[in-house]
Formats: sequence, structure tokens, C-alpha cells
Amino acid sequence: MTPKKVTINDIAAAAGVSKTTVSRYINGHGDMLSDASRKRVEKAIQLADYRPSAVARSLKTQKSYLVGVVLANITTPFATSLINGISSGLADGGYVPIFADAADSPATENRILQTLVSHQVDGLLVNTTSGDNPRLVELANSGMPVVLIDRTIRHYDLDIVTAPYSKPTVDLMNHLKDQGFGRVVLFTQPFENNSPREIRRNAFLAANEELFGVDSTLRDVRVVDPLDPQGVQVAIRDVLQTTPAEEHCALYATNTITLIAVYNAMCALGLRAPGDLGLCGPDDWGWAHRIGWDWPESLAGGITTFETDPSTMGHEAARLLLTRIQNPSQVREKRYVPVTMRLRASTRLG
Amino acid sequence: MTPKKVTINDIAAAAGVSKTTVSRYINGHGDMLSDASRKRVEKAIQLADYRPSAVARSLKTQKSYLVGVVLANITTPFATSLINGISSGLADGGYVPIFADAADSPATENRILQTLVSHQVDGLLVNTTSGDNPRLVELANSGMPVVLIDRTIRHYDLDIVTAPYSKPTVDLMNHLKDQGFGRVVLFTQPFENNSPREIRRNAFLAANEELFGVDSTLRDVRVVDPLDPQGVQVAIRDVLQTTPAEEHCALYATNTITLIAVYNAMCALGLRAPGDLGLCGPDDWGWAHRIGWDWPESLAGGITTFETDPSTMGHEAARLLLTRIQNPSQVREKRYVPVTMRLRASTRLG
DNA sequence: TTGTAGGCGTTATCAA
DNA sequence: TTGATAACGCCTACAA
Repeated sequence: MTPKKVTINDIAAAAGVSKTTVSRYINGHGDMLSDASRKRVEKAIQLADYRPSAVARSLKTQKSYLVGVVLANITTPFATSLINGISSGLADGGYVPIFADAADSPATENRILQTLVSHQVDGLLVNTTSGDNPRLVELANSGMPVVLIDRTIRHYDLDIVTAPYSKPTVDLMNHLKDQGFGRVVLFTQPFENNSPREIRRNAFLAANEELFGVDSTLRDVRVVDPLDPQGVQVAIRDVLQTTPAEEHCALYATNTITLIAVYNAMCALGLRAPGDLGLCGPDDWGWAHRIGWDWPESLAGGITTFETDPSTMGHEAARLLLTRIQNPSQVREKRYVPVTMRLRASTRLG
Repeated sequence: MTPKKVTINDIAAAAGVSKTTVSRYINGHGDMLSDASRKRVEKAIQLADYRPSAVARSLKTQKSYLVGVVLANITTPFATSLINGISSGLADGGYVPIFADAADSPATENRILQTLVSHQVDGLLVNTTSGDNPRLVELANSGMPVVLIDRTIRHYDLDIVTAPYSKPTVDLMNHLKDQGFGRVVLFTQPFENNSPREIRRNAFLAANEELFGVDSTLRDVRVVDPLDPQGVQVAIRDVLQTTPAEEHCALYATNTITLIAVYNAMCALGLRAPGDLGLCGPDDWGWAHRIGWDWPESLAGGITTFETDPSTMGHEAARLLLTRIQNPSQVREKRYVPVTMRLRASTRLG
């Protein structure tokens, strides 16, 4: 039932030439062959439906033309956009991306890295789970082309494409102050091991002190679980109770999931933005747009966000990887893909 | 800078044994070695941070322990759920899934299949773009374990895990009739090359004739582009105009994107369900649930859907592939993952 | 318990 | 233009 795989030897035999000749034909050196040989090889290949083994070739040449893409969580819209960008960035380079999911587990991430590397991928694009993966540093230092996406690794300067996370936070804080908000509270998931969240939090703390004269981490940072609606609601109520009636308060979420969770919780509590509470945060998914807040017919007016552009990040990362593959010793790079502010109704007090 | 890769030979030399011995150690036959040898090999491996080359191993053994997963469009929530299910289904089998995106292009799908196969994946899970890919049939018939997901291939019975698409449609039509609707109009994307859509459409036509006595394909099937809101609105208006005032009409969308597009268009037109038009269709993403229609606090009442369960489909497909890998000659299987009806307000006339 | 030798399917280096 | 031949890194009879 299972036909034996046809190899270069079979073709050589069928065409009556040596495998060297066949190999030359396969690798685009057909012009080096005599017309006679070329035709016979061509025909033999067609007849047998021969396809060279990439495995054997990889073993010999040490090149696979595969790019391993490791995603912290392939399940998120963020990853989805990333994939689009990566695919487009890799499209004309001759490399094929294969995607793998770390499922938010550093251990899984390392297993995957291991298998990808041992299968000889020519480069790695990684949106890491851990923010602190020594194996990644090892790999990069041992000559494997590695480009990080979005999330950095502490204490090491690998190639990376990310977004400026500090500035948008500061801009937002300024905007809130301008609008007349007297207090801002940060809602965040645990931010350890996650550089964007951590950077946003730190920027928030600094801006909160500078602009609002607040230096209490405990008071204005709420760590919540977006999957626990009750918990979020409790946190919101608490904020309301600890804010003087005459002071306008705004909520700033550090990541998109949390922003959505806070939004839902406010809806459930019957709270309106900005009347009861201002609301803003990052949008990594084009979420606000998709939900209709930028459509002309949208009446609600929507929530203020700053949009990151994961698709472009993926694209840039792919391009960077390509140059890195060609020039392994070039100096490491850090590229920033700009974000755009979308000031909407939820923070408009005036 | 780039350290040479350490191979089994290096370890053998360092440990003062033959590479056979090292190989045995690597492959779990360590108990066959003398204590002395084992320890020296162990230490040598650790010291050198040696990792066997999966490529060389694959070439020799013809096994890669890789499963290629080809997704018609990795970007959809459907694919996202699939990935979760596949990962869980493969978790304990010793096989690693690598995901590739066909980006809705049959040509790309074939390129990807080619590279995966030539890299010796041990099996293929494919949610095909084309519904008509001869290469897939070739592969399956030539001994490559292949399991289709959701979408069939015409005229061939490959292994497949999918959902019953005909019955839910009929159930829905019955439900609509029971509720007092006098007319049902199908909204669909082009359904060629897409088995679920095609099956739903055919089931619709049959039920429409049987239950409502209608046999006009032209009148009650609207092919629309979900990405063109205007076009959808025009189609809806047209349906309204061609429906007698006293007759209740319902819209049935063949796939989730179209359902959402129709829903949005109705909102934009200021139409309410079921007052102005009934509305229902499939939900492949847990979309309705996520949007809050199943939450206790939901007031709107939501849209009637039948939910497919892509995660389970992925899981089942992975399991099936595993057995197929172990037993290539077993008879081909067709597994159906049940869908669940969610009757909500949008079709409740009584 | 260990080692030798051959081969997996290619490409690359020679020499012819 | 062509073809032996030796790798690439590993596994596996077969022998010892």
C-alpha cells in the first residue's frame, strides 16, 4: 500500500545519469547540463513525482529555510495580527514560518524552542512568555538568529521589535489631567515577567507622582483577574468609595483584556464613562474599531485607547530576522512601532 | 563567535566510548550500559550541553515526531479554538504540532503541504481551503496519515472530524416555522469549495421546500460579502420590501462572519429582532457567549444560534491522527462533534 | 556490555 | 559536462 519514497538515486537510475547530475538539476544548475541529460532528468522527475527530502538537504547544508515562530499565546487576537504581519514580512524571503504555541507556559516555550532548534530552523521569532528566558539568550549568543517581538528579556539586549509603552502612558495621563480628572487608578494583571505591562505600570507610577502628586503604589494600583468579573466589580466599587465626590476619577487598564473586563464590569454595575468614571487603556487588537466605536453611526462614542499595531510589529520583526540571518554578526537592533492615540468619549469631561 | 555544534562524535570522544554507546544512552537504553560508561556519557553530555539533531535522527529513522497542522485561515477565532483542541489532543502523544497558515489560498496550502511533507512530518491535520484538493488525497493514499477537520474533500472519504451541519439547519427551520415565521431567507458567502456552507445551504433549500413550500433558489438565497456592510444592508432592505407585511420573515446566515455582518447591518438600519426580522445562524466561536448574551445580566436576550465546538473537533482530530499514525491501514473514519442549539430572543415570536 | 560498519537522502569536492 | 566519493549526524544490525 505505502509506495516507497522515491529518492534522488531512483531518478538518477531512471534517467541514466549520476545523482550528482540530478542534484544539479534540482538546485537550479540545469544550464550546466547537456540538453539530453536535462530532458531525461526532467522527465524522470515528472514521471516519478519526485520531491527532494528537505530533511536530507537540511542535514547536509545546515539550512532548512524554516523560521520558527514561538508565540506566548497563539490564541489571542494579538498573536493573530502578529501572524499576519510575520507572514507578509517573510513572504518574499524564501523562508517559511512555522508557528508554535507556548500556551503561556515558560516550560512549554522551552520545549518548543528545543524541538524547533533541533529541527534546524534558520531563525527564531519569539513573543516570549517569560521575560526572563536564559535559553533564548544562550541561543542568540550561540549564533542562532533570534528576534524578539513585543516582550523583552531582562538584562539582555537581543534584537527586538516592540512598541513604545512608556510614552503613550504619559500622554494619556496628561490628557486625563487636562480634561480635569483629579485621580487615576491603574487596573492591571500581574505584571511580573511581562515587559509591556511592567513598563506601563512604571510609567504610570512616575506620571502619577509627577502630575497628580501621588506616590502611593498601594492606593492607585489594582491587580485584578480579568476572568473574574466579580473581583473586578469589587475593585471598581472600592475605587468609587475612596474617591471624594467632587473629584473626577479615571481608570487606566494596562492591557487590552483588562480594559475589556473593566468595561464589562462598569456596564454590569450600570456605571457610565466618563460620567461615573473615566476609562482608557491600550488596544492591541483593533478591538475598539471592530466593535464599531470608529464607525460614523456609532452613538456611544467609545472608549479612549492607544492602539498598538501588532501586524506591523510582526512584519518588521520578520524583516529584521531576514537581515540577521544574512548577517549574523551585525549589531543588535531595537525597533519601535508607533502607537496611535484614539481620544474618545470615555475620557471627555469638558 | 559561533561555536561549532557538538555532535554525538564529540560526546563519544569526550566520554571515551563509541558513538553507539552514546546513542544508546540518548535513546533510553541507558540501563544497557555499565555504570561507568553511563556516568561518563552523562557528564560529557552535560558539560558540552549536547542536543541531538532531530534532523539527522529524522533522516535515519524516518520519524520526526512532528505533526503538521495546516489551517485555511489561522487568523479566525475558529482556528484559534481548533489550535487549543489540537494541542490538548496531542499533548500526551509525544508529537509536537507545528501550525501553518494557508491564508485562504489553495496555492499557499499546497506549498505549505509540500514543505511540511518534505520535512517529514509524521502526520497532517488539515482544515483545507479548497474542498477539492487532489494533493491531499494523493498524500493520504500514499501512506501519509491525514485527518481533515471541519471541511471535507469532494468525492473522497478521508479521515475527518466535523460537525453535523445538515440537522441543525433543519432543526432551526422547524423552530422558525413553529414560532410562526412565514418566510426564511438564507444569507451566505460564496459556498463553493466550502463544505459546511454548502451543506447548510442544501439543507436549507430542502427544508425551505418541505416546510414552507418554496423552491426558488434565487428568491431566498442571498450571496453577500460580510466585509461590505452597504451590500448587506441593501440585501436586507430588499428582503423587507419583498415580504408581505403580514408575513414574519427570518434571516438565516450560513456562517458566523455573515451572521455578525447581518446583525451589524440590522443595527445600522435600526431594525430589531425578532420584531422587524428574525435572525439566526451558526456560532463557531462561542461568539454569542463572549458578547454576553448568555450572562444573567444580559437584557437584550441575544440571537438564536447553534454552537459548533471547534476545540473538541481539534481534540478529536488529533486523537484520530494519533491512532492513524500507529495503524495506517485501519479503515477510514468520519467523526461528528455535536452542536448545541441556543434558542434566544431573536427568533422568539410568541 | 561494547564497538564496527553501513546507510538514511542530500550536497560538495574533486578529478576526469 | 559528468561522475565517483566523502561527508552531514544519527541509528542499528551484527559481531565481539
